[in-house]
Amino acid sequence: MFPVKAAAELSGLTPETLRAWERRHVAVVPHRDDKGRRLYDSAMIERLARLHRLTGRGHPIRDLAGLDDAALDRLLDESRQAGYGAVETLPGRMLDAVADYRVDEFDRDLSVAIATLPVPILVARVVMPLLREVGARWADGRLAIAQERLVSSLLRTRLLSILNQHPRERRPRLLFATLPGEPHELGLLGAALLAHEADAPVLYLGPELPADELLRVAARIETGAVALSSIDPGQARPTLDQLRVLHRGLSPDIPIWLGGANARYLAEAMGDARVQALTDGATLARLMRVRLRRRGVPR
Amino acid sequence: MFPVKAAAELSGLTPETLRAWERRHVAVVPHRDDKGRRLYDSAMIERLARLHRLTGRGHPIRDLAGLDDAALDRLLDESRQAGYGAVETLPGRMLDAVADYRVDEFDRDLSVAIATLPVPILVARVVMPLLREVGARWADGRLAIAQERLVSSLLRTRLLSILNQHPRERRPRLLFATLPGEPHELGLLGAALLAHEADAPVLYLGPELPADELLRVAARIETGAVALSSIDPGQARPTLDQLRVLHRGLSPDIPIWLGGANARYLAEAMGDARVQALTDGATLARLMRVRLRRRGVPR
Amino acid sequence: MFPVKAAAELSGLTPETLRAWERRHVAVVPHRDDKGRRLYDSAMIERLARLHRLTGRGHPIRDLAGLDDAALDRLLDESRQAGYGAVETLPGRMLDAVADYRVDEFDRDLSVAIATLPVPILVARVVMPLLREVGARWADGRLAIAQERLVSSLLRTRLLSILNQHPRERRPRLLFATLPGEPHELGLLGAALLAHEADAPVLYLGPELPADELLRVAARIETGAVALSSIDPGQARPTLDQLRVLHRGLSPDIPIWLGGANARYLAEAMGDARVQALTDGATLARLMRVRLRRRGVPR
DNA sequence: ATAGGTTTTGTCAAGCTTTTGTACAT
DNA sequence: ATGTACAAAAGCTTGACAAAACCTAT
Repeated sequence: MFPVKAAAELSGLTPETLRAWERRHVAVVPHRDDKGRRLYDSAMIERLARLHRLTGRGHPIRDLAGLDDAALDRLLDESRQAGYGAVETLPGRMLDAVADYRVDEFDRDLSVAIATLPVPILVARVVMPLLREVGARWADGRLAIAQERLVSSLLRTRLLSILNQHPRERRPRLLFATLPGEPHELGLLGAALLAHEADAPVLYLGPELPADELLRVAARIETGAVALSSIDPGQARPTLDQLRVLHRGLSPDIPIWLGGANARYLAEAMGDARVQALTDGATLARLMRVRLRRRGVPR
Repeated sequence: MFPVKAAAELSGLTPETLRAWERRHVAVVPHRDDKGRRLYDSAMIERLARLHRLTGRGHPIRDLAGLDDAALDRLLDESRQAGYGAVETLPGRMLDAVADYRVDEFDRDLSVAIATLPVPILVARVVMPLLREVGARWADGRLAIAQERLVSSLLRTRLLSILNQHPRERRPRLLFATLPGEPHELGLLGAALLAHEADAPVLYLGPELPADELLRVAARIETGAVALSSIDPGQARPTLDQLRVLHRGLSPDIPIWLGGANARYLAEAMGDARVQALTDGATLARLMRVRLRRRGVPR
Repeated sequence: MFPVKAAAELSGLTPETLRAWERRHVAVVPHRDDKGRRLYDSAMIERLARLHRLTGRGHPIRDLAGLDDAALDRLLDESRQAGYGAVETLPGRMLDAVADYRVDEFDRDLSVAIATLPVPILVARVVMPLLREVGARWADGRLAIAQERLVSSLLRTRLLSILNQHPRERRPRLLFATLPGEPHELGLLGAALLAHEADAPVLYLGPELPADELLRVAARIETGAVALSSIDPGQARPTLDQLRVLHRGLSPDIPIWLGGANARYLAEAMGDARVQALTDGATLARLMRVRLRRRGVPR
């Protein structure tokens, strides 16, 4: 037996709603204790939860109140069939949601996309268009900085949760990071996702990690390659310095992969075959195949 | 024996509340030391923690105070089943969540189940019911394609992390895969889990692997058996061709196990005792016992 | 053999306390050197450490002093098993996992904790201790920057996914952010979690948001309060400037709540009752109760 | 949704005792 | 290092109060 408050929490409604539904529609009539307080049993709670779901989908309570539990179940089954919108319209819809600070909606669409789409499609058709569109809307003032931050933060969160799903790994890992001065990490995340999808063991270290810290990690765990991203053109020179530190300290059989707008410049400045620029997803895929075949376990 | 302060911390309450409950409702009456100070034993602490959980869920202390420990446990169980928790209701709840595209909820429930339940229970009470129900709902159209994908994708990532926990293995492995044209892998995953649970060394290769690729893997690592799943009736013929390739190339002492709706048809068409149809979990278990006894080393 | 000072440091106590315990309760009686100075052996240090932990958990030293080492161990065990005692070891275990880059293990423990513990307990006994311990280990070099980043990132991901669960809201929201120059957001996240738990509608905007951007957000959606966090002592002055901008631009009926190490200083410097320092979770809870009652619409 | 009325509940204070950590003087 | 001193902390009981959780009725 549950008092109103407990019943409300379990069914996701409020005590006020419970009383109102009882009085107006006789939807669920609880027992009473000796002091007149409502007491709900588990069957009633089940019924309330169902009613909650159905009202949430747009059915008015007045229509539902008269139905018995079997009829409610039938109704739930029917409304389960509703489909889901096309992928193409997704980024637009998601940004509209953010414009009104409807964070939960954005997040829901994103989780669904992550779960349903193969990673390459996800990156190409949702994540990248989203980033482009954010840039465009930000440039013409339709999107505030706060909103841009929200988008990055949500993207980051969700995409990272994919990367962190990998089980314990004994194979040498690919380290992903940006060097100090480069805060933009979404491109890096995209690359890490592609690597993860190709079944490479990824350790994602995030933005602005000093070169010596990277070396400490590489010394501590077996490392297959180090992948860096550099976009900000103003940071190309200091990044180069850090890159040299990394290059000097890193065991010579570990390649360094560079992505982002500065990649080509940095790779040429370093002038060592060990340091390669990744201009697109295909290059990354090719590099990884070599890596994984050489040292990895056959998939 | 614990003084008030310790008791309060352990149960998540405050000393004041403890004293008030004792004074007003005789909820928990501690022993006293010679100077009149309260002393709680561990049973009392347990009781306090239970009371804390239940008051947190909306039950007034006045109603709880009179109940004995068993009654409190019953109430906790009830409230767990009504809204949240109970293993039996989990698959149903999780599918409802998917039906509403509440991906997070599904994923959270799954992670918790994986982390808290022993693998056999997890497989028998959560994963398998889930797969059965997905199949049923999908077959009669209650589950949209997008939703079926959702479930597959989420299950896949989480369950694979269980399968990949057997890292270094010297015993011959059981390879799990589907042949090209057969994208449905959930049944296969279930079988792989059962094998894993029976302590067989599993190598899960995933869906749509060409026969010659399978042969390459089998040539590369010691293989105990190859388990395939085929469900789509339209793919039975091309699958048969691939199966013949596999059968021809595979060392004759490695059996081929077939699961899914097409299993019986394919096994008969092959007409070789080495190729067997697994019609249910029990058959798989039996086959594996034979396998493991014959070649395996007990862990 | 260790002199008092060393013994005190190793056991986390002070020399005065050691002497007091010896004099008053004969808790630990050290050997003496030829000059009469105290000398503790390792068994004594062990015992002192145990005593320290137990007094920290609410046991008075007077009761502990008489017990032998085995009895102390039993008591420690008991308190680890009773109630929420077990969670206390969790943060340590989780950080050990990170030290070996066992990311998945950290993440799994965290998910389980999130799913099984009441939010206040989760924040007070897991999240906050984790942050403290990260700080401590980072300070003495046991934790590399890369590892500190990993912890933040994982915590952030999981905790944000709780915050984003709320459904559509019509009530004025509480905005959570840090001002530019303050990258640490985990304390802020903890506060946001507590607010969310108290059923307040939270909009989490993340770190380093300029004051004018915050004003744009506050102008766009109905805002119940603005919660900021400032920790870095070097940033107290520039933060104050930003805070003034915010204070000037914000509608006068919207309070500003400050958390973190600089909170008190900033609140005093502003000298307006509208700007309040939140020194702990309890203050936050109280402020929110007032807020929600005055302007909020019950769900 | 709000208003008005009742009961329950967590918390705080006052007044008192005991214990404990630290500070000071020897 | 020892012994004394003292203020803060923690314990107990009784009493009180404001918030919360209920209810009904408008």
